[in-house]
Amino acid sequence: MNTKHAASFPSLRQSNLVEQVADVLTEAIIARRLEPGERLSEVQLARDMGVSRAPVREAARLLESRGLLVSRPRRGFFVRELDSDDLADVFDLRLCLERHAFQLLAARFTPEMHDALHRQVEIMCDVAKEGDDGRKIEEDLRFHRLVFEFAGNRRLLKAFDDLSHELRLCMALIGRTHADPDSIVTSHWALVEALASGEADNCRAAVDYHIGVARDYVIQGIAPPPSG
Amino acid sequence: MNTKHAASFPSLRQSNLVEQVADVLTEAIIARRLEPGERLSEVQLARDMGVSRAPVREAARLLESRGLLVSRPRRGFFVRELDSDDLADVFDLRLCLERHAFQLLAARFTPEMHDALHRQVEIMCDVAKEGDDGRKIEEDLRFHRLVFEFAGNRRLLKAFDDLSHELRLCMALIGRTHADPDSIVTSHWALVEALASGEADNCRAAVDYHIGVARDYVIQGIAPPPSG
DNA sequence: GTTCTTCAAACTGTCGACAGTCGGCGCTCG
DNA sequence: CGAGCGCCGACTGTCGACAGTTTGAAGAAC
Repeated sequence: MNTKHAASFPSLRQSNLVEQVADVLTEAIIARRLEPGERLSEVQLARDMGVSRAPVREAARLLESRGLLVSRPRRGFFVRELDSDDLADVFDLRLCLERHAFQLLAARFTPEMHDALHRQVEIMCDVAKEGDDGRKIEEDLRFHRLVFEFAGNRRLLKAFDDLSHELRLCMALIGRTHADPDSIVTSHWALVEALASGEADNCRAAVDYHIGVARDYVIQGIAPPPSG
Repeated sequence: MNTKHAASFPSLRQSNLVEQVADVLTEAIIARRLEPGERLSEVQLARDMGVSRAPVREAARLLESRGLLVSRPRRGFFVRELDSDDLADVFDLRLCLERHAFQLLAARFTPEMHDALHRQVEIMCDVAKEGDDGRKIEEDLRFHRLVFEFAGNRRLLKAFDDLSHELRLCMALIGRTHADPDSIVTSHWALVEALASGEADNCRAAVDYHIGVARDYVIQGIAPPPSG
């Protein structure tokens, strides 16, 4: 992308500039209007967004900690590039975290949690019918985030939140995405059922299958099996 | 090779103020010269360190992402407070990550890795004899970091690095620390032996025991069993 | 004596500016 | 014709300053 993306960034003029800049940058990276490996100029971004360099710098640092940017000293920030090894690593860590979250959650599952996850699956189904890929990814991540919330370990939730930004990048990276409404429902409903069974082994098997499918889907970057 | 001498010249970078400020702040927090919950004034810190507010802000943001500070909008930064629930969460996540790292590593363990871990245990033993608590903690963390390095998943390593800052805080929180040289050696040697066996079950049991002991040690904050 | 109001001090969020540094381009030299 | 050197532009790292906000307390009202 060349440097004339002034039109791409809606003008922003309220407090929380850092967060707004971070959101705009994140969206631009996910939408691939900023190409992987592309160098970001602080002054240019500041000009384009109509703010000074300070909020841009802080937002960039934030995105660096989230793994969306990498910084090289004295050279500035670059859009993170993900190779296939990175994808494998991300999904391997995700598997590690989700196994644990599901194990924790299975031991403290309540009807209220069951209802909440049920509602979320319905939302995902509705969104899938609309066909907005971005929202599909968001609602999918929201389902899994709910699991981590309910699991009860705040530090584990934070680890997932950290990883989720890279996950979002991975999912968006394959361009068009995500399965039909039916497979999304069945895929996630299986997870809820495993939780409801209270059996740790059921949960682990369901999670391994679910994450494995998502990983293969992203890594192959083609086929249209169930969702992630 | 244009990079032939790179290794010969140890980090000559004097410049990076942000990193220096971050190091000073980190050390002060770990050493509890800054009390948990204490508010940090940017201007005051900048004055005390003889720099401007910009590097202080960036360093503070860095430490926030590491979980050593928390920021409240328009109120500034506060030293992170850890309650017993936080400790439990941290060690639960650590258990999750280390289980996975050991499982990965057991499947790719080489004699070179064995030697490296062996050497590290010897270093830890020497340091333990000296009695410097800070260095004991550092070398202990270095052992576990080696395991994550060898495990081969860079994203998993990053997750451990993120967590390690809070771990350091937890360990320093209990003030005096860490067992005698003998128990440190036997405790970590058991981990290496489990890795060498190549049996995933051995590894998991060894890790569960090792991390469990460390967790109980920190949470109780008193007893002098083996190390973490 | 207690509570609400008001006010000043301090602080954060943001900005524009300056200096040192890095990468690229042309020039010189072999 | 290729390689090394030095200059130029652009950019990052850092700084001091300004404005709006929060804090804490002094003072007024009850």
